[in-house]
Amino acid sequence: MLEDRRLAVLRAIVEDYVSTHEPVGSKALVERHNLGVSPATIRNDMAALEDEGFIAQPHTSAGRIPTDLGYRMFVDRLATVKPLSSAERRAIQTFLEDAVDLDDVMVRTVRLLAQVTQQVALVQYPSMQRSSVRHVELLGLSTTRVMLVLIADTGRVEQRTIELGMPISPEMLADVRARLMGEVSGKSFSAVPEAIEGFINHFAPEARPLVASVVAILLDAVTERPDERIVIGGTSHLAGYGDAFPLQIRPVLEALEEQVVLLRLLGEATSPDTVTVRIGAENPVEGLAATSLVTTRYSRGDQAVASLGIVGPTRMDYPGTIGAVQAVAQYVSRILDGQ
Amino acid sequence: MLEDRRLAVLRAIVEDYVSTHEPVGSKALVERHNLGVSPATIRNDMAALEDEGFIAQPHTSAGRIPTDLGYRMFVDRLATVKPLSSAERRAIQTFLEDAVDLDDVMVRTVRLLAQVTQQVALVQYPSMQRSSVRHVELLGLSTTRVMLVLIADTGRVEQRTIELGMPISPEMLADVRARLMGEVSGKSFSAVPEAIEGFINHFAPEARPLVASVVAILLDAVTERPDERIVIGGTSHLAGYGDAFPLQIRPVLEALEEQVVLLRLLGEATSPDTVTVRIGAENPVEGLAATSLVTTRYSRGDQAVASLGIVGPTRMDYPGTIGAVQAVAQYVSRILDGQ
DNA sequence: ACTTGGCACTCGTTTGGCGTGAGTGCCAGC
DNA sequence: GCTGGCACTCACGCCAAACGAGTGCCAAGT
Repeated sequence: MLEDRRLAVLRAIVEDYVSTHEPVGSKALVERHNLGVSPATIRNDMAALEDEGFIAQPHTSAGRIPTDLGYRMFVDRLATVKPLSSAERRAIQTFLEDAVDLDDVMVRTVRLLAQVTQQVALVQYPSMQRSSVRHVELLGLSTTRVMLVLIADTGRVEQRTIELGMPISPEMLADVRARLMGEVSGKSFSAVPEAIEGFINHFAPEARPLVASVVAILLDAVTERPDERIVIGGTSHLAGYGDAFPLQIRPVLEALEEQVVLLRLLGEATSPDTVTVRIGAENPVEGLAATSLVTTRYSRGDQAVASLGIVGPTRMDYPGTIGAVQAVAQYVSRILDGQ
Repeated sequence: MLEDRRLAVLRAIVEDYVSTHEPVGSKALVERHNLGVSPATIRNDMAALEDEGFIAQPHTSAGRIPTDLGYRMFVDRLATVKPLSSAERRAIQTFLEDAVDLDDVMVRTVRLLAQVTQQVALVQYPSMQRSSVRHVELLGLSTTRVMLVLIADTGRVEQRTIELGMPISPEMLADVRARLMGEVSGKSFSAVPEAIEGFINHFAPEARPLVASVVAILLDAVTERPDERIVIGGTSHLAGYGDAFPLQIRPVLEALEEQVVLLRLLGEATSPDTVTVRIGAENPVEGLAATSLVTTRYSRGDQAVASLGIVGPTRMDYPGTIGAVQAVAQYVSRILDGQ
């Protein structure tokens, strides 16, 4: 089939370009892949592929390189996910199992992902919105200052200090703490605001200002910046793409420092079992126009809690990367379940 | 004085090179600084400075650039710390005051430092070793699993889950918690191991395995990886040093990913009121041989708790950077005191 | 209707030579 | 000890030529 061969040519171009980082010409193509036809034929196909926008030539007398659209086609129709070797899987599992707490899981995951994919890795902390309250603690720091500690079932901990402006007795503190615990324990974070509506009415009028402060901080903690943390790793992989690097690192590094931007990017990966691939300019962030994102969600139990993924140059090994991201997400989910 | 002028020349060379990033010649030097002598005289001085190892020429027909030794001399004897403008100081203060918790303080500090110095900023979390226990909490997650939460007076929180292997009653848990609290509350972390030595003997023999598990985890939390966290920011500043960049970013990014290495570097900054400057190859880490580190300690109360600083190319504005690092450390200390 | 070999053409890259100028080192004179 | 003068050195920029990888197109073959 004509169509079939054309796609085979596109696949060959993508694979060659990804491994050599150099524009690939018709002759090299027939030599490295047994396509069974002559360079001239390939040239015709290439011309057609170029017309359709899948490949382009950097200058007249050079070979072709895939366009964003070409990679898109490759990912959607030509690539088959490359699963990790069992040795790799084992290594991942044991490495993650040694984590002592949530922070440690996050740090280990990001390292792992960066190491396996040889790209910059991003891991989002489990969302507070989708998790529920495991424990609320109120600690008196002094007579007028209190610390609120909020522990989610994902293991995430939030803390806030509260300046009350007036003294509070230990008994009072214990009382507030106990009742608060009764109201919100086990509730999902998003349900907390509703749960503590009217909470202050249970207290004597003179105590209400105190309680109001506490409630305000609690609300702040559950709603204000619920997903804010992202761990990044493997940034050094940005530097070494070939000797000359068409990939400008500056804008990428800048984008990576914008937590808000990253959160939006990670947030857009939707279904938990699918890996989302965003290629080059498909990407809404300017600084990342020359990079691709491979992201997916991980879960705890049957709840998708947050996303993780990698960012790298558009010319990356998609099959391998997708496989790795998928596998890591799987293992993280498993580990979180166990905790 | 001959000696005096030579040093003035060195200072001028450093200043010019830092601002232009180009080798500076004798003629340009007399034009930009009013040294009151002719280029030929400067040339003699330069030759002498070169003999002494303070400056070097990249190639025969070029101007001079300072060597590491030259910068060293500049920093030690020629530079006067450039204090921040009062507007800057105010901005720092208000920005830090808005922090809601320790994590937030760290993140804000690192951003601030990166922004003010236009370099890569490093901030170490307050050391657990030097801080003391504000609170210990034991939460039953299930009948056989417990979470230990440890809160330091610096605001830092450590958490660990414990698989007991046998069920524990809520009363028992509360009892252990209360007694533990009695033993370690207010103690410095380094004193905790001693304080809970023999702790399990206060319990009935059949309860001891449970208590032993808890104690083991607590010991692990206070001793195991006490200073492990460092926040990094402003890495994008690495990219844009001039158009052509003699500074290889790859090794720097790699070094920045090695927490252990960074901790060693930050740890070596000694006294709290001094800013330590390590220039180029003085630096024990290979990847950072082309960079300088400007670090200092910050404190909480009168206790130095951790370090912060920046890393940038050897050709940096030392007076300004030193001033900024010093000021930020001061303000962080002040904020921590208030919490 | 495809495929193929041939061939002219394009254009980025490399190579080598040359001129320019910034900057130096040295020296003789003040 | 400072200064002006002078010869010398090289990195850099420029230009032209040679090179060659790769293309597009065409006419012939299957």
